[in-house]
Amino acid sequence: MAAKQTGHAALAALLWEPQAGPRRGPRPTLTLEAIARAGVAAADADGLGAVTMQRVAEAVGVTKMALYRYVPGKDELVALMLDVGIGPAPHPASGHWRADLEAWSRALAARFQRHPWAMAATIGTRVMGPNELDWLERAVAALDGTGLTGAEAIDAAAVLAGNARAMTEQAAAAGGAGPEDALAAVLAGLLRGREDRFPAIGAAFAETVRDGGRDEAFEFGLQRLLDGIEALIAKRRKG
Amino acid sequence: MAAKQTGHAALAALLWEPQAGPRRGPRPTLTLEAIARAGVAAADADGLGAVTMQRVAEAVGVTKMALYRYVPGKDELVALMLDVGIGPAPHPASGHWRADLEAWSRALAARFQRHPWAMAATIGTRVMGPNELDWLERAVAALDGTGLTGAEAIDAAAVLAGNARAMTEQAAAAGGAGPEDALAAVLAGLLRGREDRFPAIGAAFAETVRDGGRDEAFEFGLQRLLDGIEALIAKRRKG
DNA sequence: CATATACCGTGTCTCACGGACACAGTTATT
DNA sequence: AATAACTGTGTCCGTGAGACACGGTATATG
Repeated sequence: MAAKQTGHAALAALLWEPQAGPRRGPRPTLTLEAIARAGVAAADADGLGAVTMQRVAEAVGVTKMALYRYVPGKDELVALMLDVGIGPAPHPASGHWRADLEAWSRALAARFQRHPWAMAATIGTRVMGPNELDWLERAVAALDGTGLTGAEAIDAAAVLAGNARAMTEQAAAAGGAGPEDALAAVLAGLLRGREDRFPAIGAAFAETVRDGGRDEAFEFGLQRLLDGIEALIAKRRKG
Repeated sequence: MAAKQTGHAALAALLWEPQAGPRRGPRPTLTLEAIARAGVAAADADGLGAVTMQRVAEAVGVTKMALYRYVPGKDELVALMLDVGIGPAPHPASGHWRADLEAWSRALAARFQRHPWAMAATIGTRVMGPNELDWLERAVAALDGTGLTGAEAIDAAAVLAGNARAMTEQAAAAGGAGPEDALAAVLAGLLRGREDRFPAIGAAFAETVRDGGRDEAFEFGLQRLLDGIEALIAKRRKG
């Protein structure tokens, strides 16, 4: 299942074809969206590992094998879930590229935070769905007229998206009053007694804890990236 | 297996405890490192999905169940593989923070490129291993004396690492003359006939293809981030 | 030196999950 | 009315993770 080479085209058709015309047999009782939504609900509740064909099938009220009439396999189901879960991009268009990209990035981070499993699902070679491509379109459009090349605009969008994904993931692990606090405690305990081996981290950690450590890694990366993009735009405009 | 809440402490002990003292029974025939290396080899060859207890056991010459004498479960094995595969960080220390971080980031990206499965393995709540913490230490140390706070230094390291991870992944998917080219073809085919819906991407893509599209997303993100960090350092120094 | 105690590797079993396949029922086409 | 295509279902199999009890082995204790 993990290595299903055949099917990029099939997956693309699944994600992009709206619906085939009138067919002969009995009319389907389900829709792709209903199936995907059931999967999203299961993943939101209990993680991506809890998304099983059986469970999704029960959620929509059919047998496990009935799902295979709609979806070639589980990988494709997850791809569908991703596009449905991430949803369409907001269309702010304030007019200024920086404000637009900032809002775009925060909105994307919020989506990832709402669907933590999406980070695990966006790994590896993938076919982009309509919504995902919509997000990319908005970011590239925001950079229109700034003097960046097309490749640079796409790179910028990819980097900003990567930041939102990676840093939100880290935030999800650090924040929340769940058993994740135990993780931070484990790390702190690990550091204790090893300050000689990791002096810089030890000092930084001590300082952070003193200041009331929260994780602003996403915001930090966002601002640094925007500053860097701004510098590039300025350089391009000068010549 | 995916949801094993118990064991952060056990995993930490596994990753960090060097070796217990002399024990009573027969001496173990294997070492943790040998097991981890076998796993790394399997993952490098056929992907993370091909890493099965059975296969790793065969590679080291024991039965599947013998591995459980060394490792609590597969998740822990993968965590071990990650730390072994990523290896220790280089210690360049050129003296200038920017050069150091640049080399650091490129080295990390190279490691990820060498072990593509590591990107999938670094997802979710994790306990850092010695090598992983070593990488963090080097990055934070490079920012010593720049005027950044400890929290900012840690954030910077996390963001740079996130960029290396996410962008290298994308590069691995786009490059190479494998069936991934088919993916790009699918995307291009998708875009064709939808330029009205995704005008910005269409224009950017056309321009990129004309210029001979390569993926420099990692380098782009790296330079933008370093520029942004440099701007922050300059601001801090001014007051 | 003898014995108990802990530990090592193995074989067998169970369970969960993804997926193949054949079958019966349903509906649009001819 | 007959046919062809499509839908949902039940049954089956392969694979992989992990539980558990067993026999063998090396160290600590008397």
